[in-house]
Amino acid sequence: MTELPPSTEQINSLILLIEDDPQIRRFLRATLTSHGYRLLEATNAQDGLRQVGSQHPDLIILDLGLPDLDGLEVTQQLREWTSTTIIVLSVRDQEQDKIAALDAGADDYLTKPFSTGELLARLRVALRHSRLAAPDVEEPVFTAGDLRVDLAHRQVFLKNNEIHLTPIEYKLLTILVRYAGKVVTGRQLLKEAWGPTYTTESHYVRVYMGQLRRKLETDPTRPRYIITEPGIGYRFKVE
Amino acid sequence: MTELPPSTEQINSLILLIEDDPQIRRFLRATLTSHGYRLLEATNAQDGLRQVGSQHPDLIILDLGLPDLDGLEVTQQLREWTSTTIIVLSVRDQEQDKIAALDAGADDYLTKPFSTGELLARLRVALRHSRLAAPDVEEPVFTAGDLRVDLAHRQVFLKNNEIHLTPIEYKLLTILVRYAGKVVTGRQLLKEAWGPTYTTESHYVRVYMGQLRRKLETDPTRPRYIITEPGIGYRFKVE
DNA sequence: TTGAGTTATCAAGAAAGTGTAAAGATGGTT
DNA sequence: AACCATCTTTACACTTTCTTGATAACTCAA
Repeated sequence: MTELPPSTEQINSLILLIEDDPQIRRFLRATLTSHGYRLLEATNAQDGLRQVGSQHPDLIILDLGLPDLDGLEVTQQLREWTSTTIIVLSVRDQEQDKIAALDAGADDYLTKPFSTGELLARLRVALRHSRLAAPDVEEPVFTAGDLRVDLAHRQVFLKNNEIHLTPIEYKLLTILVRYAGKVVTGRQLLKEAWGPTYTTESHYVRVYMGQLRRKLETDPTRPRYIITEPGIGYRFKVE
Repeated sequence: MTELPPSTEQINSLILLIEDDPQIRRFLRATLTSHGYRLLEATNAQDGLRQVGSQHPDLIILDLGLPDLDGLEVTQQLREWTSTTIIVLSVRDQEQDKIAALDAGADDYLTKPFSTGELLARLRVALRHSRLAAPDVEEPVFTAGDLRVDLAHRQVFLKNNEIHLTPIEYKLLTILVRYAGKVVTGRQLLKEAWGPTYTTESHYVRVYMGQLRRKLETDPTRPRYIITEPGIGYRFKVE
């Protein structure tokens, strides 16, 4: 096998392996470390997600069949705040599974059993990309006034005090923040937070915007962050 | 997670297909164009390389088995000056071929016969990447005198002070601005802002033009921006 | 100058949209 | 089974926007 010599960026690349099968884990550990990669390991989705947030790996190898959470779900959750390369491993060779994973945000998909050489080659491709694409190692944290939204850790702070938000509250806030400064229609919020079948339940949005304001605004009747655009929707205000 | 806004870049993406087999070419032509991609075709490496230089496609689908030049060679030549995504198609399923192609600079590798759905999914992955890498596009902002209309943020400023407009007011202003310098008839304004069933209510337009002037003009009786063209309609004045 | 048709202004009532509290429903946990 | 957090649903008060009619001002041609 004519492998290329480990290049300098490979040597320093940090890879997170999320895989529950001890045998595959052992095998990949040997392969990857012997090729000069630094390795982190997680045996379940929960721990994997946590480590992505805390360790910031350069690349994620994700087994689709984890015990605690579906791999698709993991991919989607990651893609809400990071664009770190995800290579999916799976025993499923069905076209539908591949398409679903790739469209959920995965960057590559390999079917088990895979060839080691191909995995390493695809790893090199991915790392080549991420080096070109991301010279900035900026933390995905959104800040505005006293408010801080840490997308990686799913935490919201107001003057350094953590604010607890329910899943829907948080989801709505991240949507507003993603379009910061722009108006988001109630319809769009419903579609993104509840799904496309809820687009008529416009009162949901009002209830939750009220709750968000109660938690985030000093004076909910005179909001600084979440501005209503009557007849249109809501906007996260930026200076 | 719901998908991001229907990516206009996908619809308009230009793909160069370098493939000598007429049958596969015909098949891919049908598949790709029916999915909204714009397509260029080359039947040999020579022509393919030429077209990359002259047409600047967003993505290249490259058959490895071309008559005049080896696909590896093509990849290497391209990588000397461009980082345009290359997806390789090949009948060769050998690990060595894949590794060689990927290390030569290809971004993905599919073995014939490949599944259409997977190809399309991997296409979406590649285009997603190139979109992230692309620099931000300028947001559309209309300016005239002290007035600034920020279409992307749905905001209107007068000497840097934000002016609040109701939905209809804003709608009418954007119509006028869209036809800046040209006369827009009352009928047309009614049709665009209220809908085709209101085209007789010419009264509405007068009321709202008055409101707009009150908000935007320093002296509403001597308008600088919104000019009445008696007997015809209104015109947004440009110098 | 006069008068008919068009345009501008104003303000009140109607309609639509929004904010808020709180009760009921749901689902998971102990 | 009782608890808890969260989500859903309802009801009502409130705000903003839209519609409408009355009236004044203007334009242009006879």
